[in-house]
Order: sequence, then C-alpha cells, then structure tokens
Amino acid sequence: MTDLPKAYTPRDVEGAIYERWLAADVFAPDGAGSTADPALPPFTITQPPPNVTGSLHLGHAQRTAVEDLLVRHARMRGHRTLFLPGLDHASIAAQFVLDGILAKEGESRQTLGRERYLERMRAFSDTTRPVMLAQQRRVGASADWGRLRYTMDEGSAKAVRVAFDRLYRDGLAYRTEALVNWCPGCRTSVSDLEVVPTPETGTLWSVRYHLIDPATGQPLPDEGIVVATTRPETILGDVAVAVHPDDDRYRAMVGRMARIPFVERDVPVIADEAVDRAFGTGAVKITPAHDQDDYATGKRHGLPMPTVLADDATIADTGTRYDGMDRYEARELIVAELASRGDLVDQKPHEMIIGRCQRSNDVLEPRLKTQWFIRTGPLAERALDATRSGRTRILPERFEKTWEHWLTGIRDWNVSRQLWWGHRVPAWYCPDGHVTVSPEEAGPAACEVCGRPAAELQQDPDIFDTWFSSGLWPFSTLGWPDDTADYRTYYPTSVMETGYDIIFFWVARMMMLGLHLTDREPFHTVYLSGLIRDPEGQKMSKTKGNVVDPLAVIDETGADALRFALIHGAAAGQDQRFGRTKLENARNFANKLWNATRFVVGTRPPSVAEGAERRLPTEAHLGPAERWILSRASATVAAVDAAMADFAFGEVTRLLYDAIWNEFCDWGVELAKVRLSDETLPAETREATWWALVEALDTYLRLLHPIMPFVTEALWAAIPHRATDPDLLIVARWPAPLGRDERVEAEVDAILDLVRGLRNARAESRVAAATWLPTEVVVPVAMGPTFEALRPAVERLARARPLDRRLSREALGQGSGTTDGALTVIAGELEALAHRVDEAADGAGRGAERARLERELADARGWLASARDRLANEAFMAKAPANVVEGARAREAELADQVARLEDRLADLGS
RNA sequence: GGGCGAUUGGCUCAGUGGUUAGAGCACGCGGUUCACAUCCGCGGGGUCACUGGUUCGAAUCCAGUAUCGCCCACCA
Repeated sequence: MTDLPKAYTPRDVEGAIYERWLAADVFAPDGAGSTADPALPPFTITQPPPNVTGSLHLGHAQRTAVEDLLVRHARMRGHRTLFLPGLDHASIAAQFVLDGILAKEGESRQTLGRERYLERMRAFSDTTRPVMLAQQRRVGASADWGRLRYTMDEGSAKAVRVAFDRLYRDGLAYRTEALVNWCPGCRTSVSDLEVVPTPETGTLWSVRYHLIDPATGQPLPDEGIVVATTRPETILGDVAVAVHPDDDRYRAMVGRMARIPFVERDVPVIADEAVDRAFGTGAVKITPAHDQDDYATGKRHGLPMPTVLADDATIADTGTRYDGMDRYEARELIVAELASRGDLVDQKPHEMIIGRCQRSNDVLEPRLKTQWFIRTGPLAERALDATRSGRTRILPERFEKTWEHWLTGIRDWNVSRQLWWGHRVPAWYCPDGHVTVSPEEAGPAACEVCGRPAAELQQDPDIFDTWFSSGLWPFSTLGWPDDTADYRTYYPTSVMETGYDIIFFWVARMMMLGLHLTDREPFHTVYLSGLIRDPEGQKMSKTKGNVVDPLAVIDETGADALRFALIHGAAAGQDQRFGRTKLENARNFANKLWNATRFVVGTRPPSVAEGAERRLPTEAHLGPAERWILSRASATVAAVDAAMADFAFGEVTRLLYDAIWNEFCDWGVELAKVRLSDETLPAETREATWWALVEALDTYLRLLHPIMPFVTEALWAAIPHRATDPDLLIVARWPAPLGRDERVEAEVDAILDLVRGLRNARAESRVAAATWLPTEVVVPVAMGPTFEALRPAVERLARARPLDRRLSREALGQGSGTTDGALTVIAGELEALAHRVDEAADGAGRGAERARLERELADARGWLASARDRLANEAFMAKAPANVVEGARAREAELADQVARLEDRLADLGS
C-alpha cells in the first residue's frame, strides 16, 4: 500500500506509472514481468502504423485507446498479448510534406536529385519518429517497444521484395502500358482509390470537325460533324469520331474521314455502341490516350493512341504551337481559335465530376503509361471467401456489404509510383527490354531471358505504392518470409483495429496479400472504428484548423480522461463528435474514483494492520449493505464481460461509470460510512464492512484498468492485495463474478427507494437541508432484519431521526399525536411519515402536502388505468407470454395498493 | 446512378419488441455532514423526423417519405 496525495493530478500519476510498467517488462508477451498463462492462445492486435511525418491527432489517440483496451483486457485474462508498435513511411504523403518544406527553402525534388532528396527525407523522419512514439506512450499504449517496426526497415524491404517476386511468379503482378490516373503536381500515377471525385461546373463545348471530300482529300467547308467536349485541348490527341451505329443523323457519315484541327490529321468516323445518342451532339471525339472510355473504344477499333500531355501536364509532341503550354492555357487558346474559325458551334455550362488528387488536389489526367499492376481478381475472390465463410468477421457487420461490393467490382491495382521515397520495384530491365524480377537485395545475376550480365541491367526507377508495404504489415512485422518463432506464435493475428476510412486502402489489401502469401486470413476480427469529428460534426483537418493535439489534452486532463472520453462515445463504425464537455466528464470521473479510493484507504479500521493481505469479509459479519455492494460488483463484472464480448466498448464505459459513481460511491460508500464510524459495533463487523468496500473497489479498478490504465494502477497500489496478486495491476487477473444475492439486492434497493422518496418529499416541501424530521416507517415483516440492519443508514441518509418502526399503517401517527403537515412517502411496500417540526404544522403546511400527494395520486391513477386496460385486453391475456402477463398483474396490484394508500392518507389529512 | 448511416429532452448521445424511454452537459432550487465544489441532494424538460403497415404490444420490426452526412460509380 502506498499513500495517495489528496489531489488527483494526472500528470504526476501518469509519467511515473509508465516508467514502472517499462521497468517491470510487462508489455512484451514474453517479458520478464508477464503473468500470462502459456496454455491459453496468444492474442495479437493489428494496428495501423501511423505515418512518420505527421504528428498524432485525436484519431490516432482513439486508435491507440481502443487497441490498448483490447490488449490490456486480453493480458489480464492471461493471454500472451502482442501489441506491436510501428510506423509507416507514407511514401506520397511524406513526399508531399517534405516538398512543402523544401519549397520554403527554395529547393525542390529536381534541384536536390534522388540521393540528396532521400537523405533529406531520412533526416526529416528521424526527427518525427521519436516524437510520434513518445505520443503513443503518453496515451498509454502497452506496446512491446522492443518489437518496434517500420515499413522502411530491412525486414519490410525484404518482405516487399519477396512478396512482389511471388506475385510476379504466380502471374499476379504484371507490367503493361495502360491508362492511369496521373497527378501533374505529384508527378506520379496514383491508384483509383486516391482519386477524389469532385463535382464542378465546367463548360461543354461543341466543335465542328470538317468532313473530308473523298474526291479531293480536302476538308469541306460546309460539311462537318459536331462533337461535344469538356476538354478541348485533347482535340490534339483525337484519332476518330464515334457515333452510335443506329443513329440516323450520322449513319451516312460512318466510314468517312474528318479533319482534326491544329494537328491537321484526318481521322475516321466510326460506329460504336458505347456512344450515348442523347448526350451532347451524339458524336464523340475519341482521344484514347487521355480518356477511359476513349481508351476502350480505341482498343476495340485498333486506333493509334498519341499522347499529348507531358508529366507536368503541358502540351507535348503535337507539332503545334501549343507544345510547351500548360493544359489550361492551351485550352483557352484553342477555344478562341476555334471560335475565330467559326467552328465553335456552342458552349454552355456543364455540371460534371472531376477527379482530383487525394494528396495535392490537382486535377488528375488519365494518361497512357507503362506501369506495374497487381491482378486483383483472384486475390479478391479469396478475400471474399474469408468473410463469407466467417473465418474473418467484420464489425460492424454492415461493412461486409461495402466490402462485398468493392471487392466484387475491383479493378487491377496500379502499384508503381514515379516517386522516390519508398521501396524500389525489384524489377530489372536489360537493353533488349526483357524483365527480370528478383527477391534478392542485390538484384539478379543476369537477365533471366537472355542471360545478359547484371552490369547491363537497369533497375526500375519506380517505387511501390505505400499501401503495398502496409499490406504486408501483419506478417512482415513478425519475420515473414522467414519462418520465425514470432510468426509461428502470433500469426494470424486476433483483432485488426482501424478507422473505416481505410477499409479498402489497407484492410482489403492486407487480406488479399495475406491470403495469397501466407495462405491464412491475417486476422480473425476486423473492428472498424468511427471517425472523430469536432463539436460541430466537421471532419478534423489542418486546413479547417480544428485539429486537436492529443498531448495538449493529456497535459490538461490526463491520458485516462482522454481515453475514457474517446471510448465512451465509441460504437463500431459510428463517428463521434468530440469536445471538452466529454473530456471534463471523464476527468471528473477519474477524480471521483481517486477520492473514493482515498476514502477507502483512509478509513481502514484500526484493527486491520497496515499492509494486511486483502481478504473477503467473513460471511457471518456481512450486513445487507455489504452483501449488496458485493452483489452489485458481481453484476457489473457480468455486464462488462458481456459488453466486451460484443466489442461494445462505449457500453463498457457506461456500465462502469454507473456502477462506480451511482452505485458504489453514492450508496455503497455512504452506507458503509455509517457502520465504519459506529464505535458501538464490534471490530469484526466494521472490518467486514471495510473489506467489502475494498473487495468491490478492487474489482472496479480491475474492470476499469483497460480503459483508464494509469489512475487505476496508481490507486490499486494503495489498496490491500492478496498474496497471489502481482505487484502491478496491468498483469493482475481480470475479475470473475463473485455471485449475486438477488434477495438482498431487492430489499436494499427498496430501502434506498424509501430514502430517495424522503429526500424528494423534503426538497419539494422546502424542508431545510439540515433539519432532522422525526419519522415513522412501516416495514413488512419479511424485510424487518434488513431494515433493522440499515436503520442507522436510513436515518443518516434521509435525515430522519428519530426513526420509529411501526408494524402497520394503522399505527402511523400514534407517536406524534398529529399527522398534520407531515410528509407521506410511499415507496413500494414501504411507507413513511416524516413529521414537520421546523414549521408550525398548520393549514398551509397541510395544504402543500395535500397538493403534493394529489399530484402523486393523479399519476398513480393514470398508470393504474393503463395497467388495467392491458389486463382487460383479451388479446393480450391470450397471446402475451405468461411471464409478461404475470408482471402486468403484479404491477396492477402494486399500483392499486399505492392508489389506495394515497387515498387513505389524503382522507386522513382532511380538507 | 447505386449503396450505407443518422434523425430520441436546449446540446452530445445510450437504448433493437414487453411495466412509467435513460445518461452526461446545460438549466432551476437547496447544500461549509470529517473521499470528492472536478462535489452532494432535489427538480423541470422528450407525441423517440413523418406516413402507413405487422403485432396483444413498436423508439425498437417492415414499406415509403423528408432532411443531413458518408461511400462507391469510366458518360464525352
């Protein structure tokens, strides 16, 4: 036992506790301080490694809080638990951040060059890494820091090479020229998931292409075909005009040639079913290298595919004066030129969806590029099978629909990026264009097609999409591809926790890659958290300026309060608004727990030695209050277990908040005070009361530990332990229910209801808080012993003294000679009469009491009427289950009794 | 265009068929009782978005409507 300071100051508590955990080596599943039962299966969590470059925000804190909650819960249940911490190199996101920093220095990727740029990146991430890890520690992550991994470390690098090699050998990775999403700002291709469809108002221009006179080969001034386009600059890449084969307007033109302006190219008018006759003019210009639909059309018709945009989205290789111009500048000039030629037939505003880059917000251009792709079809099949068969379950379940839909319609994954920060694609090309993929760090010894030596081979300059290495995370971090002890023990992982916003980016990729490469589902349960929003419901973002720094919150209210507040509002897949009132509520709760523990520690009976071993109170010395406290703690254990099994973490916090504050503190401690301070009681009795408090408190601290680890650890150190307990709560055992005592719960609850009723009557009648009212109470014989045991508590809690017990209602009022102005309280089977002594029991007091009782009577009559209606309903009596009918009957009887008693009392009061 | 979610007291949210729908915050009244004013006691406040249906019984199940939000989607 240690002393507790009077005031709860999270800062002092938390730092010291984390150091103790580290020193005791309890985080690692195989650490010296572990108390795990090796016979139980291990528990492994898969957590999303945060991006190295960012600082942590509340979303990360939420991730960590939920993961750590799961881990601590499993650890206390005796499982070896692995919470493997990590960081992600975040390729494109990191480059975006670094480019911003470089720009301020007047530098850029281009001015530095690849090597120096990467050096800068490493130096930069070296500064952010320790900051981010420290942030996770402040939140309280009980992660195994000795197993810290990074997606750019050698283990990850090897996993990436081997994984890609395997996919290539298995025909699931291929290199081809295809239309990709090109970001001119980032100068790289991005995957379909990184395209943000953005509604915008553009312009739909209608442009006339002149048809060619077959006789002369020259364009006809008066004969043309009008096409509609939103991107006139792509005219320079047009290779055909398409119309619907059944479109009578154009039937005659199919097969003729049209002249593309500026490039002065003659292209065919072709017929294709894909054309929508109703849109625009019904004639479509075909630019296969810069449009998805046109690319498909071009393929079908075997058309050439000239590219007209450079990497920076300037016009290139068209042989026109527009070469070198920015795409939008060229657009403007082209429109103007068409207008001056008289070939701009129409222009009107047009609502459309434009693809922008998730990272830089640039308008993306479809471009024909040679890229590496992952063939996702077969991988997706297995991922779908995993969830359909139930081998992996997704929580909340509704996300399985989303999962199904995305994986069913999935397109191949463009995994190569024209960036520098990341894992280099392990493919080498020989001068003849042969491809050799190798899992070896040094690359292949020779071209596997023609045998040219390594010296003549060139490695692909591209790197992988950052999600390719993240997709290997659950197993690459455990040693895969090597058959390590960790991999054998902790893979597949138990629970994968992340925000639902990266279900496709990350979860689906881990599942697809994991199944193919390890032949196992990488996790049994996918728990998708909701997102944290600001108090107005807005998504938190740096540009909106509403980002909350978790460290600032922790400094102010403590990590425990932050964790409790975040978990309090947590339901799978449900976003939550987060603001200071939730934090304050959580901080107050921690403070309440602190003070309740201080009370318990401070009221140790003198007959109990300091440092005595914790023991259950002797049965014979337990009063109803003590039995009630222990029974309620037991009920809470069962309820928390049920909620944990459902992953209903918000429910767990609510259960514990209610149990600790509204039951244990408000009633348990208050009832105990009476016995603890009663010098007339035997020492054994007072000890029993104290031990009951200690036992319940011990249970609550254990139950709350996964949510508020610091304060519970600190408080637990101050209460007595059993000899079998470890030194630290973090490795102590999760509580088992002690057993309920339903009868005691019911009887004590009834007496507490009476206390509430007396308080209520006093408050409504404006009895001064300090006033003691002589009170008579009628208690059924069966409850006699319980009442007698609690009599001193009722006196004190209801300020009812002297408190005289009567055997029947008829006997009420005999002691005082008058019942005028007395307060009547009917609480279930109990009834009390509290005599006003603070004021003259005159007509005014009587009138007020009469009005109060009439209100109660009116309410009771209303409820009685509805209860009787139900019982009079034949259909209800015939069809409702017996227990429900029984309950309704009991209810009716109770209400009828209550009404009768109120009527009697009102009659007594006279008019 | 498809799919999903939300809609419960002033605010933020629990509550998925069974008595009289709960909590925190806010609000009102009263409190220097020796754990806690980051507190204690008491109270006011909701036709559970709307319409219809199923049922003995609906905040809860079904259908539709409305509003807000999210995801997916290659129409120039």
